[in-house]
Amino acid sequence: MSRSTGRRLGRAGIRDVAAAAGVSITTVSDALNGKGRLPDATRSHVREVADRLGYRPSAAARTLRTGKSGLLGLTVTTYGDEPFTFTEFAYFAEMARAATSAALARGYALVILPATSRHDVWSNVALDGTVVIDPADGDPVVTELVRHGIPVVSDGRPGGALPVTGWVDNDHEAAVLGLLDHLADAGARRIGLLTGNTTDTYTRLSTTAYLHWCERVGQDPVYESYPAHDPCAGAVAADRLLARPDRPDAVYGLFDPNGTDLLAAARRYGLRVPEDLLLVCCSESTLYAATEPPVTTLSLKPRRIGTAVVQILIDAIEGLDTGRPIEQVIPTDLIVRASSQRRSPRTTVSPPRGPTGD
Amino acid sequence: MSRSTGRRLGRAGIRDVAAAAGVSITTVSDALNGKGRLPDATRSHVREVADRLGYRPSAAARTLRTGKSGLLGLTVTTYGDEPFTFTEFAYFAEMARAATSAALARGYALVILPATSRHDVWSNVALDGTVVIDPADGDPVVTELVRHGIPVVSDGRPGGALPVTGWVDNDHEAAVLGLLDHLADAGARRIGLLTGNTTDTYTRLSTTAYLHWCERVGQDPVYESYPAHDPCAGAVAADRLLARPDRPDAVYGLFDPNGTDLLAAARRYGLRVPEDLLLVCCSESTLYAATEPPVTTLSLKPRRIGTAVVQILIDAIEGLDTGRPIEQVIPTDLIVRASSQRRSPRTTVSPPRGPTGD
DNA sequence: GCTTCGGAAAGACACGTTTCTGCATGGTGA
DNA sequence: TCACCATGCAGAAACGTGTCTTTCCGAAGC
Repeated sequence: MSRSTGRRLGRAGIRDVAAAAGVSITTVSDALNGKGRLPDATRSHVREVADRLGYRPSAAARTLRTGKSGLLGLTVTTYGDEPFTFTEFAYFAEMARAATSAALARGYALVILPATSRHDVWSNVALDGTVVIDPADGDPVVTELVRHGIPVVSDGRPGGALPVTGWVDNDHEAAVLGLLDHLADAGARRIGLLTGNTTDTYTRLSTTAYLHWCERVGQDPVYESYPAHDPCAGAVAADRLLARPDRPDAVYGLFDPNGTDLLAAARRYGLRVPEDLLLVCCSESTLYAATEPPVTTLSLKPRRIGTAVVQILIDAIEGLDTGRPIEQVIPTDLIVRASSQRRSPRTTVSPPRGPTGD
Repeated sequence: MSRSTGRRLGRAGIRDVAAAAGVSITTVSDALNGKGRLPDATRSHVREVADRLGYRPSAAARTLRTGKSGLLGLTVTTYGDEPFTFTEFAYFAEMARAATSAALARGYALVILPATSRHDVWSNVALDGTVVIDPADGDPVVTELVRHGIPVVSDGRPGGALPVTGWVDNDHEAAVLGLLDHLADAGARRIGLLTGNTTDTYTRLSTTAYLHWCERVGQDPVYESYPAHDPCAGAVAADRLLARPDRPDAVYGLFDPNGTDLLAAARRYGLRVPEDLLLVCCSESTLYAATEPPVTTLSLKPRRIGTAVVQILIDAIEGLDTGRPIEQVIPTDLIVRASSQRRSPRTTVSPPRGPTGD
């Protein structure tokens, strides 16, 4: 059987296009990729024939030949056994969405990969680079990746001297300090903290910033920590915090659900917000604009982070040395609502939520 | 220069392993993949050498040879220009998470792809199959995929005779009818609907079910429709609905943010929920358990849908004919809270939210 | 008139696997 | 002893591209 007829099953290959157009494989490749020196007549002719045959170049063959796959890994390594926690916190969803957008705009696609270094999945996909969200100290996945020469850019400062290509992060210390000052300005005398017991940099930096602030203003730290990946533990810890003899009159919750957890706990203890208890939590959810009362939130700007991470990563992959810094600090945004304002200017009517912007 | 020394740059290939272990390439491949007939001694020896060299098989080469990439596309084609709407609705985040989990458990990874058929991205990745969320009628992306012989399984019944491999969906008619009956049982005399003006099957089926119900019970339909992808339009439409002369005394909102939109609108008009206005919205967000009052939600069970979609797709890819049906209907779940109960049994204390389960 | 030069296209190889086929070898039954 | 089979392994052909090198041919330069 001849080659051209034998290839009838399956998609058309570059050979079929060459044969149909009456040119060589080289010419087809050059015509479609805009390389080589060909007259426009040949170029358009080849393109027309390729379109007619429904020709799609094999991504696998191209990857094998060029060494570039156009795929970026996306993984989050913290918070338990689940492969990722997209839904747990709106932060991840927002960040992943922005990262995907930015990648697509530059011709790359994102592959969602598990935190565990299950070889069969990680090695079954050719990656040009990887985005790692919140790597733990000395993360094995990251070290293995860089050992194989794959660029890695992390969301969150890498701990434990991880040799990543770059990172993007907020200034968590500054954010927490500013937020605590805001609460103190609103009249808080004893500020409590709801935090996590994991070792990621976000939790660690935020907690130490809180302790530093307490030391500076001479307040005894009042905090409860719990495993952040357990959906129930947050509610329990919130309750514990408000049940203490040295009950705080203001609380900052590090994680997204803490706001509702604390609101519920306050209701149980008959504490009015913000009269008896000031409240702030770190969240990207717009629903906190509609709670009763609306809760002041700290936004980490995940959209900007996701975009920046991908830009840095692709720049590194393509070897182009833009002026863009390899390490970027994104400012946070404190969205002040009724829950952290003693003399609340408006408690009855809240305007419909506007466009999120950014 | 000799081959083995020349390959020092870049990762070790299968040839290097073969040379180092003193066997042939075939033996290495067979040993690592558990194929062929080799004594255990050779097998373990080869594996040990491969580990020592840090050998990772090239995914591109394997894909080229076997025709299987282990990659599944994930795309959502509706709701505007943004490549996807992961964050807009918790539904997508949950569904994507479940799909990713299920895929990883079977050795596949998910690639997030845009709704537009931008060739450069779609054709740059070798897909074994694709999951499509909410395809529009006659979706060009889907038709092109199946034309190239790539299995497609959709979340949501495909409209316009799309030749997909299979689909998973809820019984939206039954869900809406049951929900409206629930509101009527709670004392609603005139039920309104907040819906979208897009053509996806979810919106269409839900809306027609509402109209059928109205016809059955002899109520004039009262509804407002708006572009669901616009974050502000929902709030505006909610306001419009409650401003009508034939103001409903109960409302069902088809989309996730409708609950808070309607709560805010009700507050503006001085309507008490549930006393003056019964409320239900379709959402997966647990935050509706903590609003004031808590809002009754209809869950579409995105976790189960995401899992089922991936199972069907991978079964089709691997050609194994399990007894699993190719078209599955997942039951919905009405989570009744205070907003839809006139004689509310508990309005003051709401227990801390439990594990989401499923 | 012969060489040179440059444009246009073809040939051939390499990317790194998987896998089909085939060659030894040693043991076994007739 | 010979045919036969199971075992253990090696050779080599694909898979479908991109790209380097080479060839061909007409026109211009000396």
